[in-house]
Amino acid sequence: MAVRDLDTHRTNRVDLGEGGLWVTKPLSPDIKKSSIPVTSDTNTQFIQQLQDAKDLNFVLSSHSKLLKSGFSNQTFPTNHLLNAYVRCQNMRRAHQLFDEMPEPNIVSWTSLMGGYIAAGYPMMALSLFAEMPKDFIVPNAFTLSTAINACAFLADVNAGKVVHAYIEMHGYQKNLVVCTSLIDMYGKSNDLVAARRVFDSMLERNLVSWTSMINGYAQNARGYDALELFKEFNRIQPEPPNKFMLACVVNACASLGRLVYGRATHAVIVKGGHESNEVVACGLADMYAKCGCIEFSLKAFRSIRNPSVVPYTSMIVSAAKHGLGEVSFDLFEEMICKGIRPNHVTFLGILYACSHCGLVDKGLDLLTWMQTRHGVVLDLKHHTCVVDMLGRRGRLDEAYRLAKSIVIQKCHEIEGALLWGALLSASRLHGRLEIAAEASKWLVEAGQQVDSAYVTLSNTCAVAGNWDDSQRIRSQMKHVGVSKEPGCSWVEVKGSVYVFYARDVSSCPRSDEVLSLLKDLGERMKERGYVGGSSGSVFVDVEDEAKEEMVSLHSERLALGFGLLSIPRGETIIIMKNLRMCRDCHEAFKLISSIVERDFVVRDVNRFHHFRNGSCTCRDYW
DNA sequence: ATAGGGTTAG
Repeated sequence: MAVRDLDTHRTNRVDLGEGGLWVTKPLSPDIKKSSIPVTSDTNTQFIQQLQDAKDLNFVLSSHSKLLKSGFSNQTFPTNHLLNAYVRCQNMRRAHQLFDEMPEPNIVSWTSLMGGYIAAGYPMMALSLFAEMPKDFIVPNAFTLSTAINACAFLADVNAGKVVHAYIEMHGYQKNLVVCTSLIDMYGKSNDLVAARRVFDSMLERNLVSWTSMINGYAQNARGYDALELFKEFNRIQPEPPNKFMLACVVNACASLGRLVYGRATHAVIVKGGHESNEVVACGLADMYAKCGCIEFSLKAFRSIRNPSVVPYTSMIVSAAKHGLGEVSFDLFEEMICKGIRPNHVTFLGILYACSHCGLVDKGLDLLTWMQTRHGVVLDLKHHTCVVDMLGRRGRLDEAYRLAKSIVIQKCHEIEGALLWGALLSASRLHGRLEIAAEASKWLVEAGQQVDSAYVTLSNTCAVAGNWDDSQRIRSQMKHVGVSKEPGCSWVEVKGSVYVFYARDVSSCPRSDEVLSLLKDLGERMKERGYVGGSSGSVFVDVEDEAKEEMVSLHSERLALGFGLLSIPRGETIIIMKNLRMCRDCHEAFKLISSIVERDFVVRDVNRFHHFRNGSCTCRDYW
């Protein structure tokens, strides 16, 4: 599955504004006549002024000056004007100017490509690149790294390989920047072998190339490789890491859920004086939250002077994950008061908060409000959140109706699988077999999450007491050759990671204690008013269960994102995913830590790279 | 004159 979010790059945007890109309109009427004539003496001055111009009005008046000066057919000054339009992100005018140039050169082409990427239209950059040979324009290193950058935004490894081949053929494979773009592109296309091959082939490297490679690992859920490379960087390179690199390293720690590494990185950040950087601090807040330390997370967030929409959104989600819905809503209100405009991710975050705090109606109100007041166009991901929100609370019919009403295109099946997957888990949670069957059918047909679709359907049958079907589905899995990775959970105690498998009896020597604690926690939850759901645990006692996903049928806990508690007989263990840190879990942690320290062997944690948003938990008092 | 790296959901 693609780790990266492509939507943020607006790859599918076709609306180019102002009547469309290809509709050329005469620009002259908009350009004010200037009384100051431009002579060849003032040409240099003209260029100097344009070099850092970001104001469109200034650029427009410069344009009219250029027209009057009679130099408008010259490539050099016109390229400066073109760049100024690009800097203003006015691609319509930039492209118009480009079209009017008698002799655009490689710089004109490259600038225009770069502008399109910055404006969110990487496809346009690639079409320009493809058109260049027709005009007998030969790409240079600047053009090639720009083209690779467009492929990176699209995560289009095939296009990237074509450009890569050109690079090799024309001897640009020694160029530092070109290589760095290649590493970035392969990393974002999830081809780490190719990325590493480029990295290893480089004769010289700088901070940017190291960062690109480290980030390649971090973005592909290979946190340990990222940290390993960071260590190597520190060993080999004399210069200290900068904020870019450290932001990537913190991200790697977050994805591993390994507090010890996160804290060590935090120390490096403080030492280097990068703590005040917003992106770094936001990464730290995210890391602490994912490592289970919401207090530190909030502290890191509060250290940001004027948080932008990204840290606010991040913190809203983190608080919600820890069950602090009120904090999420307070943060949301706070950002609105400060005049910070929520974006589409913020709305996902706030829906996520409603979903995980059981506030369905509030979530639905917000949904209407965001459409009417903020003009947000709902996309697949928002709908997935809503399906999840309704489903968790048992409003399965509404969730189902919504899911059915959404048309999922072939190219969005990965995202679509999240929607149907959410519906499937909700069906299992509430024992809605017929919906579970349809959802898993969708997933199997789309070829998405097939293994868990089977297992979840089988478990739904078990919840409904339909043991025969449950078994039948398992046999079917064997028959069609589908198997699932063993479900596991892990916890970090004093810097070591302990891994627990579902139904791995040998790994829980004190299961009686654990089970009685779980039962006790369940009781206390009920006392707090969490109703519904069977509080008993149900298992499918088949041989392969050890390889199955964790089954947890403490449904209310699941429903509230409270943390999975898992399976007895095989007598398990504790899952601390999304646990509410602030309440009873303290006690659970203590027990677990005493058990693991005395009786457990550290497992091979490297196997668990692929758990991207590790929810392993740890506190300092351990 | 034009090129490369970082944070947020599921």
